[in-house]
Amino acid sequence: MRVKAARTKRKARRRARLSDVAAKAGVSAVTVSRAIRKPEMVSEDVRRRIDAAVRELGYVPNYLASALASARTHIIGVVVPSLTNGVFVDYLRALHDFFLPKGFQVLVLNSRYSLTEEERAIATLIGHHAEALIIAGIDQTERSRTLLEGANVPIVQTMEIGDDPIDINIGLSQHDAGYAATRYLLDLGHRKIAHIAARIDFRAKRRMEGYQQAMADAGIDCANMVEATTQQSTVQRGAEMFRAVIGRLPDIEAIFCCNDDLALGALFECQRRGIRVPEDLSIVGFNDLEYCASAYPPLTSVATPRYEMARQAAEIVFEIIRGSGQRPKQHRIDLGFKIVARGSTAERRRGKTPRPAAPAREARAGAK
Amino acid sequence: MRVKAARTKRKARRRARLSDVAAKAGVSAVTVSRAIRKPEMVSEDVRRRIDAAVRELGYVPNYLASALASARTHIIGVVVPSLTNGVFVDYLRALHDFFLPKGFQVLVLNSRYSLTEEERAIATLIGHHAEALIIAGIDQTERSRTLLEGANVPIVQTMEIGDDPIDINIGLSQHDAGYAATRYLLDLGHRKIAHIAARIDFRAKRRMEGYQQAMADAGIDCANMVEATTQQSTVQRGAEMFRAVIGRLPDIEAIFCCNDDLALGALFECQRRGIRVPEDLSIVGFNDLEYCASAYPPLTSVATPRYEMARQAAEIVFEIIRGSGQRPKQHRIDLGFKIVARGSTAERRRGKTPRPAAPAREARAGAK
DNA sequence: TTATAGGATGAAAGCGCTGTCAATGGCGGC
DNA sequence: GCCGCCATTGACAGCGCTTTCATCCTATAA
Repeated sequence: MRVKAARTKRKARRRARLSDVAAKAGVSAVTVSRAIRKPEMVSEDVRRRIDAAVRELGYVPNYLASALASARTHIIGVVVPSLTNGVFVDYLRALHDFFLPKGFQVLVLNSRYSLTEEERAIATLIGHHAEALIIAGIDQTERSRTLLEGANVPIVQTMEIGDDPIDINIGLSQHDAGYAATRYLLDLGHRKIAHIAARIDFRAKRRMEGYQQAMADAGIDCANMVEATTQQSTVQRGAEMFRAVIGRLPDIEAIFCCNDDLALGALFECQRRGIRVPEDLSIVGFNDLEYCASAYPPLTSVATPRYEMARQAAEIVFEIIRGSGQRPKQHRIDLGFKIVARGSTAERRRGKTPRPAAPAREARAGAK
Repeated sequence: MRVKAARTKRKARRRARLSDVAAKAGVSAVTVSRAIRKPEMVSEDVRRRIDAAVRELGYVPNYLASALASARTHIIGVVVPSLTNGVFVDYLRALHDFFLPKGFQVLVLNSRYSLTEEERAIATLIGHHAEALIIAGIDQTERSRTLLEGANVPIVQTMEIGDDPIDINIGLSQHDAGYAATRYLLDLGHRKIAHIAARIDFRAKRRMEGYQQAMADAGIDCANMVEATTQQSTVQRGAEMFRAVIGRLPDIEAIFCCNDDLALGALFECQRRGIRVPEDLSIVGFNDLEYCASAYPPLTSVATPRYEMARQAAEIVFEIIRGSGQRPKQHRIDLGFKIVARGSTAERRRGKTPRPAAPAREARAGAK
């Protein structure tokens, strides 16, 4: 009996709303609304009474009603293919750093590398009336594009630059980055350069194409030097794939990994097998995640401007939303990349003695 | 001129709404609403016409209006302190895996290990009328607790179990896990066991207290064996902190790291300095992230049931929301933890020859 | 044929808030 | 002493959808 009564009571306890606060403070609902949003428009005395009532009732504004009435959601919609991937950590951090202090919520949806889920995520965000959409990648389905074009809010495609942006596009050429990483190994004198790639998405694929192009340009047939899988990319998988490669091609001199996790797995596997890095084998990762610099030996990788990319996207979007600026003239921004040479790569041993790693070098792709 | 016209047009193009679709399909708005939500209630013919109109107009339902009118948001609010931390990857995956197929959106907010930001996140989620809140940790501010209690939706606190849950609590004893990890090293014969901890939050602190307790119980004074910082936890920091420890205490025999990233950093630093793991030093991490098994040597760690924890939280919450079940009798579920012994730990060397690693062992804390 | 059930559709009333405009009252200036 | 201005406050409509209840129509039974 008591339980039932308690539950009934619980159920009955309706959430306080604006009019409840107004009644308690002895003012009208509009005044409460103003006191909350623009306190300076309300007299000292009334404000105090309203504050007290709010606290007493535990009032939390109904965001839905507010957004519906004002046609402002203060939501920035973000779609990323993964939360696991260290890449998006910096990316999301930049967005949060920028938007939260400005009173915007960043609504992040994970498409898990699936175009269907991406479509769903986009529809969800549009349904929530996000004031801008920031999306990783340039490869959306037709339906996604249609939705985005009809959304009537600024859209930014990031991570990669393409020829046919929906609205604004800011990123880098994944193909060129893959090419440059491979070229870097070729320049060190290596010829037998393997490539491993997991979670083959569009970007990874284009990095791989860059690799293939570089190899072809160097006159090397790399057909059987590539190991790829659509499975999730993990350190463990890096080790596995490296085992597969080394089993097939015991004499490879270098390996370009599609991302740092794979590179780390490959490095561990080398340690396990007594393969010396970089003396016996050079390893290059991709993204330059935090741990690359700390590994032993430190991993050479391709640094991508993840934070900066998201920050610029945020800035552009914010200007448009604020309505102050016109849409930027430049709808396509190439932020380039940088090869960070570290101890995991070295020149090909020609004599007996290992050579030190090559000095740091940069490759920066300019905007078109 | 053309530009201006285009912009005006763009601005003027209002988003299609229910009544637009209705007009185009020659039915009433209610019918369209039904056709979208419960297609079986609408005749074949009408449904087809509506579908066509929806597609033609690129109609996306206004989620805000829908949620306001129906008092159902289909949002599950989630607060985690970090997206960087590998721990929450599995945790969030479990929540997505469970809720997305059921038509719920998982709204994740990051409190960045700040109680103030957590408060804000909670208020935001309540304002969005999330139908349930799942929060990492049991250490909320007074205001947060008040807000949560007033929200009138199921609340789950996770990751750690405490004595005074707000509603439902599902996790493990961080203190006991820290104790067990240390005890494990003690049982291997080690006495000089250091502890490093970064990003000292409540849970890390309680793991540390477990360590201190275990050391005290073993009659060892560990006052100067602890290295802690509130800075972010990274692999790099693990290396740094390990340097600090080894500089101060060159003769330590083992180290218990507050998480796997630090352990990995410590491992790399050992490799760099030629300290053999586990012959010269045993290393224990915490969480058993994916890469632990692949490292060289593989890292001993404390496995925490992150996925399972979130899954159970989701299940309980879902039952309550659906209204089918009563609230569960058991509001406090202890899922325990497991020590996963791997190659990075070994018995203390008593003679000259290193001994192999200890066999795997488990410690499972039962629910109270 | 008429009564009746049930499926399909529509009309009206909000959900809780904000934008807009009107009303009120106190104050200084002429 | 009267006017007009500004600072406060309130009334009302409506954001786009769903819920509820009423209506209409067809098919079936009596």
